[in-house]
Parts: sequence; structure tokens; C-alpha cells
Amino acid sequence: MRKGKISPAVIRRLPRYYRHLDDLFKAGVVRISSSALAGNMGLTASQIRQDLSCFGGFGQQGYGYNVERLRGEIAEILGMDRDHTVVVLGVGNLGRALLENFPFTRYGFRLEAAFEVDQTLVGSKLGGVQIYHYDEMERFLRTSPADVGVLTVPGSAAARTAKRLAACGVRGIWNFTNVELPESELPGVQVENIHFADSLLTLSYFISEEQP
Amino acid sequence: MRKGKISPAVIRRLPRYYRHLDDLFKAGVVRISSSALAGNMGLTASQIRQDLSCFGGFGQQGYGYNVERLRGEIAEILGMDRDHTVVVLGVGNLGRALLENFPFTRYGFRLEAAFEVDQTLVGSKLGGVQIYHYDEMERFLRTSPADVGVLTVPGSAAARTAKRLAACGVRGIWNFTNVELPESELPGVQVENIHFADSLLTLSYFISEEQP
DNA sequence: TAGATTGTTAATCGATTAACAATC
DNA sequence: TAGATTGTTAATCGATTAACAATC
Repeated sequence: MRKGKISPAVIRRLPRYYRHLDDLFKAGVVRISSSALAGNMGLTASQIRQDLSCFGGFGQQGYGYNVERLRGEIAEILGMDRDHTVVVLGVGNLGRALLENFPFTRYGFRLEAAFEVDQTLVGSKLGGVQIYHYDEMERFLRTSPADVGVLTVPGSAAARTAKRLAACGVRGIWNFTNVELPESELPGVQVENIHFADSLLTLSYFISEEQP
Repeated sequence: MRKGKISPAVIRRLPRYYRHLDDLFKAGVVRISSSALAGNMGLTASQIRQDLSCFGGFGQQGYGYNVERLRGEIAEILGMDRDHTVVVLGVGNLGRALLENFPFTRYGFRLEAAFEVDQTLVGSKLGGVQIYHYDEMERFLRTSPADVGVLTVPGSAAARTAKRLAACGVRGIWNFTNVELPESELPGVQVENIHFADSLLTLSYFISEEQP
């Protein structure tokens, strides 16, 4: 289905396509043309057709795209059907926010466990997820390997936690710390960063620029 | 100092430059060459020189860049010296995480207030910030305008809260909801999104791809 | 059939890399 | 001075847009 190497620019747009198609699907829309979707998303019709054609011909001349089918195809391309497993490292406010509110299952992830140093939290559950002591990580992952580790530890613990996760065989790290992880020391591990500070500073730039 | 229009690609890299230069500065490094910084950051020296030259000649032939000066210049370009004001909308787990843990001041933002519908929180403080009722927003912002609103409300309240913020004259919205804000209805407001789901799905793509 | 809309090829635009003269 | 390193111009690469034949 996939035709050769997909460009990073296209990949970064896929989740957004999925989100819009899911909204359309839930709204009962059956078909959509590239130009209607483009209007929706603030892209050009040309770009949408170009992007989707990387993966195969999902549309039909004179008709457009079937919303449900296209949504399903993109879900599959994104790996949402693979039942990935995930563990959370660090149950501070942010870890807690993710455990209690983020709909991992909606995106094909199964939340297996959380790890935390604070003994008052160890042994309890949050969002239905068992919290173990941070040092139980290796033992736990030996018997129940996880695909992804969510890094919500303090910045000072980020690099070494990442290395321990890599040693435990995770294939992805979802990094919420404002620390740049040394990818050279994390072979075979995909790192996806959510850098709050970078995002806020980008906003700062734009609001400063418009009012010099 | 700024030379013409700066490309989006460059702007997105500026916070990362700042972060690395800040680390170097704190580590006591006085000067750095474009190629050393490039090695650090996983970019090319050429790109760094090209990027920085958008804003003027901060370097010196045969020497490189003075870390403290360059850090300061980038801080200024990003508007970190402008004492922006910010309010938080919605004090769930995520709002709380930001109030208690995110170092707004380090990035030049002054946290003025938070707004929440839950009466049990209204009137208390979190991270030193007063929590008002959600409906006090207009009254509060009339007397103390804010530059940025942080959107940590439930998705269902996102669009209408954004519109109210825009009507109150904020110039930026830092959007943590997984909802696409209708920018056409937010004239003059810069929106910067942190879409957790998009980020996780990107990671999902990469770990699924490498193991087909 | 006629109208609509795709998938794809070609043209344009923007971003990155390479090269090098200028100069500290 | 000699060595290092910038800022900038030119070359390459990648991504977006335009155009249109194919076809539902």
C-alpha cells in the first residue's frame, strides 16, 4: 500500500487528516472531495491529493473520497490498529493529567502501568492504572514489554530514565520534559517531543513581532 | 535588526537555539562556533549561520559567537524581554500542572490569574495564582488585559472560550485542547497548538513503520 | 452522456547545503 | 602573519502548487 519513502512533511499532516475525517465521520458525512476537505483544513486540494496518493488511490474520479474508508486507511497507516502498549514514567501533575484524561485507547494504545518515586502514590491507581515504584520498571517491563514510555519525570531525571527505558526495549519515547534527549544513546528508539517551552516561545515571537 | 520576513522554518528553530545557548551559558561556555553548535544540535553549521544571519551579524570571523550575547539576542527576538501577561482557562489536571510546574517567568511571561467553573476551586490559589470563576473572565480582563490565554478547558468548551478570549483582546492563545480552533473567527489572534494526540500518532506511525 | 473529481506529471517555490571571499 | 570562522552567494534538494488527461 505504501509507495516508497514518505516525506516527514506528509507524516506530520496525517494525524490532522485523521482528526478531520473522524469529525466528518461522526457528523455522518459519507463522502468528501479533496477541495471540500482542503477548505475545511486550510490546505490546497492539490496538496491533499498529492499527500494521499503516497499511500495509494483512496479516491474515485468524479466522486471524491469515502470518509469512513479514508479514515480507516489513515488509521491503519498511523498504526492505530496495532494495540501498542504504553507505560507512564513519573506521576506528577502532568503524568496524572495523562493517566486520568488522555484517551490513549482512542489512538490504539493500551496503558499498562505507571511508575513513580513518591511512596505515597505507589500501590494506588489513577485512571484505572496501577502505580508501581520507579525502580520496579525493569522488573515489570521484563515480563510485560511496552512499546512506548511516556516521560513525565522531572527534567533532572529525563536522560537517565530514557536510557533505562531504551535498555528495557521500548521502541518509542513520548518526551514531555524540556530536555533534549541524547538520541545517539537511544539506538532504535523513536523520540517524539512535546516541548511546552518551545511552543510558548514561538507564540511569544509572533505576538511580539506583530506589535513592535 | 530584523532583515525582512523571517521564514517559519527559522522561527520554529529559534526556541531550540535559545535552549541550547542557555545550557551552554549556564555551563560557563563563553564562545562557540557554528560547527560546534551544529554538532551539539544535530544541524549543519551552514544552516546555523544562515539562520542567524536573518537577524544580523552576531558572530565574528575567526572567533565564532559569544554565547551570552547570542543567547540574549535570541531572547530578544523571541520577545522574552517584553513581560507578557498570561491567564489560564480551566484548572483541571493539565491547567494545574502548568500553574504549579511550568516556569512561565523564565520565558518572560507573568501569570496573572486562572479561571475555572468548579466552585470548589474558585477562591483558592494554585502555584501562587488566584483562581476566579470562569464567568469572571471578562470583568477581570477588562481591568487587567492579558496578552495570552492558555486554553486547558475541556474540548467541548474550547471554541467558545477561545472566542471569548479573543473578544477580551488577547493576542495569543496557547491551545492544549485537541480541537482545531476556527482561526477565521479569531481575528488578530495568534494560535499555537499543543496537540497531544497528533504527537502520539506521529510516534505511533514511526514505531509501526519500522516493524511492519 | 456531461459534469465532477481524481491521480500524476510538470512548474514553482522555499529551505537546506556547499563553497568561498572577507576578515577577525 | 597564519589559522579559524563568519556572512553571503550559488547550487541543490525537497515540498507545494498548478495543470490536465484519465475516468467514474
